Amino acid sequence: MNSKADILKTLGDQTRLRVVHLIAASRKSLCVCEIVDALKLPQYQVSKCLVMLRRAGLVEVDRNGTWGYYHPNLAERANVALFKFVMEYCAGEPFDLDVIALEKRLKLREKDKCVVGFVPEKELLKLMRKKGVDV
Amino acid sequence: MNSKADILKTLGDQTRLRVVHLIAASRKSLCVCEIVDALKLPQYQVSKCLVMLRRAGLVEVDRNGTWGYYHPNLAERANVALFKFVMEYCAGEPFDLDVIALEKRLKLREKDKCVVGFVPEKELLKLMRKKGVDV
DNA sequence: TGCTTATATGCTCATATTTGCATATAAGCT
DNA sequence: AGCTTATATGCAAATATGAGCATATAAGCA
Repeated sequence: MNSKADILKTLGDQTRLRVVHLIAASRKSLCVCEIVDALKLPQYQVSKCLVMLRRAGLVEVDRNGTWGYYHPNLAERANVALFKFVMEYCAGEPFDLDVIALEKRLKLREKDKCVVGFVPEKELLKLMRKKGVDV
Repeated sequence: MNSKADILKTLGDQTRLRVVHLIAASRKSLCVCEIVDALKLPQYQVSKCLVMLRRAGLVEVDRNGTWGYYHPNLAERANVALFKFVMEYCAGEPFDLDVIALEKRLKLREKDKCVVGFVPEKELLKLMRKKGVDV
């Protein structure tokens, strides 16, 4: 079982806090590659964060083939207050910039599903134009 | 400066979380020995926790001779939400038991000031009777 | 001055955590 | 079957942390 202190410890790391905040802030389940692109972090770092967040009971994953969609675990009742707090406490930089980057990246979705993998920032604009999405 | 993640990391330890919760839950500034007695922890552990909590900007101390009285640092605006969350999140054991033990211990105060030092649990009841405090 | 008491701190060891890289897994596609 | 892609994981080195104990500081008081 995870003690409250252990859960807070899981939040007590810049990378994990950014990931958890992004997942909490987004109203959608997020694909790993979307998180990677929004946070501009190495894929393995995000993946490891997600494992820890899952073990801490903070997020859950829906798997769809090799793709994984992460969302807050609100079945755990105590998490409701926790995510509310995280959202409030993490207002401001750099967390809000992450959300902005995510929103941009989410425009590449089709039928609200992620259809591209890792997209380096340089190519993001190109891809968006190609898709006819407003930048 | 303390990042939000660093502050959460400071909370991410059972001992520190108990200390911070006790200070947040109490409506008074707490003397170190009162915290030690309520939590039944070694004095050096509590002292070290308090240093860390102070460095994290979570608590402040008023010193009165050798005695130190700790209280939440609410001057830091973000802490208001944080303490509110901690109180809500830490409802239940063992945190509420700590508060009960503290309330008992606070009955030894005179004019709302701590007047005794470390009191091992066995002697607490004896002292209370001697003082004519209702147990 | 010297004793007691409240609190803080230095030190050491065991253990945990972080970071980065390379690689594994496993699904979809040709 | 073989290639590509999305995601996860194992490992090793560097670093950080927590527990415990002894001791320091510094104030009040005999």
